[in-house]
Amino acid sequence: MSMEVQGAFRALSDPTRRDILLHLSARDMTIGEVADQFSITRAAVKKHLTILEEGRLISVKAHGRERINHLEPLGIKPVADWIGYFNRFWDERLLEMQQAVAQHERENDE
Amino acid sequence: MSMEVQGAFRALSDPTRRDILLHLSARDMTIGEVADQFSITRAAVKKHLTILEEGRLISVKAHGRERINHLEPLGIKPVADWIGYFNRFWDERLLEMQQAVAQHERENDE
DNA sequence: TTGACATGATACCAAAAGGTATTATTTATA
DNA sequence: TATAAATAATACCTTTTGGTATCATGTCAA
Repeated sequence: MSMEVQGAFRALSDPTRRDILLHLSARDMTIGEVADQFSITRAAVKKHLTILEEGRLISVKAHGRERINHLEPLGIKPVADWIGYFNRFWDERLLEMQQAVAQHERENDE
Repeated sequence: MSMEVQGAFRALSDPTRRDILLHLSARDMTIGEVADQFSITRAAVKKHLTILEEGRLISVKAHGRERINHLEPLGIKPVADWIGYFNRFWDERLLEMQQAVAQHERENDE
């Protein structure tokens, strides 16, 4: 499970790969179709797709001589869960801000 | 803003750095205190802390000859927001699963 | 069946990452 | 004021990363 989250975090660390995921969120695409969206070579795009697949963020299905790349949104969930741990800090921060605002209002009333 | 999210994603891609964040979520720590938690050198830990600072995930405050490293939970928010885009897919997937279960139950009733 | 097409597989390269060791520099403190 | 402690700054090394170019393989279609 810890390996799983690492694969996903690693896959997400590159801006091109995050961009690929956004493209695949619109529709499934072959390697060539994905490559058409970028100015780098097909080979480079294929490497990115491999890393995305290793991170379980996409799945690849052979279809004749083409390979269909398909978004696997659930693959991002381990990352979301890891990040979710920090929600409590955001909540606390929100609380602090609300209290600060309330304090400020009380001071202005004096 | 796009640079901002890249810095955070980059910082989060390393398991040691994620581990450092977890330690800092318990309490503020000097570089030396952080380094005590790991088997790598202080210098290596300091590099990680610099990258975390560049990604706005921590802040560093000089205090005499020590430097206090402090978690900045809000720095993770750009990442959470990026990831949040995929929530809709999870919801759709949940819907599909519910429909599949319902379909399965109908078939068993026949 | 013979090309064209989509992808796979290598080999290679430069730069970035993650690490160490060593040498300053600043700052408490005996 | 020495001296030890905490950190800063370099220089250096190895592996990984992101990219290219080239060649091989499988597959559709005239």
